[in-house]
Amino acid sequence: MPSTTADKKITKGARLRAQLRILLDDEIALGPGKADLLEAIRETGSISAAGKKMSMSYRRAWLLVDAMNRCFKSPLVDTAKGGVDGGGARLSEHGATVLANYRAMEQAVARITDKHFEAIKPLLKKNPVI
Amino acid sequence: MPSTTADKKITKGARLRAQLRILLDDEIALGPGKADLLEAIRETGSISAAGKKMSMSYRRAWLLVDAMNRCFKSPLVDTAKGGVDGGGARLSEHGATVLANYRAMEQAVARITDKHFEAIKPLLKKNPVI
DNA sequence: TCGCAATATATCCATGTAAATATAACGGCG
DNA sequence: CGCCGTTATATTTACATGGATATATTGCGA
Repeated sequence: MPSTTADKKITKGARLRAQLRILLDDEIALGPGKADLLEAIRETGSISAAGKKMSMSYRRAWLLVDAMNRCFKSPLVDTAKGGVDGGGARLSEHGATVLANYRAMEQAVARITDKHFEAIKPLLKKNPVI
Repeated sequence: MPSTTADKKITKGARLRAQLRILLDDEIALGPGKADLLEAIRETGSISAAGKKMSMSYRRAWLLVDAMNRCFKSPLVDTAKGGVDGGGARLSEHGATVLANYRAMEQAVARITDKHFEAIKPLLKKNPVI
């Protein structure tokens, strides 16, 4: 998929990004990308479709799921292979709980940072960056 | 500096990491590493010494300073070349203000996430990870 | 029993990031 | 002037991350 404008992340203006990661030893148990993937799995019903939706390779999507499942007490994603439709993946009850907690924390953080960022934003350059 | 135990970031147990980044267009104006670098510059009086202290290359430290200075209304770091001691770098008044705001925001976020993490931690596996 | 679609897993390879290295330029002072 | 240590900048090299690719496995239904 070629494109004239580099399709990286052409976002403009001043903004704040808060990233929350839950770590277990040296492994990222849950972070922004994994949380989005959990939602995509809930919506699509499979790791491969969720990966496509997020335009990542199946390999990568599977590795993320594997890491999550290994880090938490019980799997966040239940998988099945074979069967009429080849199998699939579902967000487990435990996974839904973890995801909800993570999203709630994100929102609480956003409320705080939004206020603080109002004070910082005027210190940034307005127009020309590069 | 060889080492038997890979000197990556051997931290253990369950914990939460909150990273706050101030973005201007596609550039990171300020983030965790840049904030630490600002403090190291304040303490050491030079980019090169600050880089050493944080065990990063001078090139990398300089690039970070350059990005910060380009993103904010006025430079966070004032530099001087030449002179008796070759020059140096100082945290500007504007830089001190920005850094203080960033640290305050970090602390406010930490207070929030600490509470939320107490609810999430028991959902994680305790002992065996790998 | 075969085919399908998805999980599960290994191997190879491209690419971007940062380190390593090199070199100017600068400006006080002895 | 010539020496320092630092800023400033370009160029090359090493490496880790993830993509591409391939293959085995599973289980239901036609």
